[in-house]
Amino acid sequence: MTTIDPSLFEDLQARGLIAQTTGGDALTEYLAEGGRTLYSGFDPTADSLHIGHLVPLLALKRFQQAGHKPIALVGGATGLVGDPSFKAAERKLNTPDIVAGWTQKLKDQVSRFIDFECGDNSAEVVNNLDWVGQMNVLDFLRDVGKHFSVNNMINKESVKQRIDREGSGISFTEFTYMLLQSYDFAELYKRYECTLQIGGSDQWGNITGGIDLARRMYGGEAFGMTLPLVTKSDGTKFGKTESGTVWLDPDKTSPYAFYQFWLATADADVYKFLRYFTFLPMAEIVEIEEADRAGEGRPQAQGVLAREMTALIHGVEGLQAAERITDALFSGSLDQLGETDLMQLKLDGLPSSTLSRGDLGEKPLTQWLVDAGMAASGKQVKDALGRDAVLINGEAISFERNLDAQACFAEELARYQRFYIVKLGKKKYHLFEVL
RNA sequence: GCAGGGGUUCCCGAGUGGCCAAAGGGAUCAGACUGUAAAUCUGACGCGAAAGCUUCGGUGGUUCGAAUCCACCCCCCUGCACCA
Repeated sequence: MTTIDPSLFEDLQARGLIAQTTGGDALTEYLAEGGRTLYSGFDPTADSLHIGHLVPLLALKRFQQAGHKPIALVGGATGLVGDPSFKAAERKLNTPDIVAGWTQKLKDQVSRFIDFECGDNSAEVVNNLDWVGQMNVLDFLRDVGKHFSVNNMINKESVKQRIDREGSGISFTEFTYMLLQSYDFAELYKRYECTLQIGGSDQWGNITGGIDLARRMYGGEAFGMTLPLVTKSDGTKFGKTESGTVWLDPDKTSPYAFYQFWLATADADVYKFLRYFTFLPMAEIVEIEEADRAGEGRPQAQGVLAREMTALIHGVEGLQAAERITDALFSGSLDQLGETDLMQLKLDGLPSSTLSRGDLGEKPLTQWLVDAGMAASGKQVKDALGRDAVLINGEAISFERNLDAQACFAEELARYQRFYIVKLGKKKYHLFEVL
């Protein structure tokens, strides 16, 4: 028997991780009484999860640590349809084979966060295509559709803007999404006695739909709980950087970039993020917060957050790699880097490219940097050049030298005859190896 | 199918024959200030180092000149019709 941690709910509450629940106190008691089975769904809308998915994913882990059995559902079926909840416009459908590929990737990713070998409350990963894919239309309409009232569905807040707003609309396909997700819950209730679904607060409508359906189809009592949508104090979208979404896949977002993302968290958000994302005990987080408030200068919270998150997602090795690069680049000791250090930085995920010395004359510096992905356009590089914001191995490059890339990457400037660390702006680094 | 309204640069959204690479806002990037924060200020923001080149759903026209006018086509929205 696994032991149940009765303080789970309290902890979640203290972390601000509970947006809404059904059942009120009944749910708290229900969870405290014994090991329960819960699930959260992840639709394959890309080939990787991103940090926006972390809150529900880590919540599954929190429940598991407290003794409950988590099920991660990957939406091989729902991903084919598209969730309209709070989306401004209809989405493009992806082909079944693409979605199938993504489903597999997400399954692998999700699996790394929950424990599959811990006895009674071992995790499960399921794919809703396994049951939805078999179903025929008439069964669906008769067994599932009959339990839903269109009148209620169109009144859901999550689809309201699609219904009300001039210039938008919703297809029957997306409108039906809620039925599929509800059916998932009912099915998991039947198969695993899964009685709790968690998800982002945008999922409230879909979750309550599932609770109702489980009751109507099987007479079961089920619960729902939503987690807050992560917002930033400045109103911009969480999880995006200049280079795009922050993915969990290290091939899409390197551990270094991942680490840097968390390190750049605004003061106004950092303590909230420590609560939301890390497994540090609440007491410790409060301590950090108080220490920062009392101390002068730069707070320590961002560093803690970055280390915790990078270790959690990319393991200790990923964290070490990220820290190696960060130390090398930001502690002002570029000169101290040896040849092997430079090569290691490349392996660690510092963005890098290899150029051929003979080709350098072909393009101006701006173009080389754009090609390397350091800037979106030559204009941006030009702007930086004019402000002495482009450094090659520590030396500022003036605008006039732009045309002569040969001279910018002169041999006598090279480290170990071939390495150049180019810095654009305050934070963007790129390692060029010129052979 | 018919009628009406739309499709503008990342997003929102002005522009209805030249002064338009296209207002304004947001986002983003860079600089100053800082702590690899925030706020604020400054600059950039279709592509190009530049000369210049390419854009306003698509194609073809009218015109010295089109995002703006015309024709056809594609797509979206609303209503009506069809389904009855």
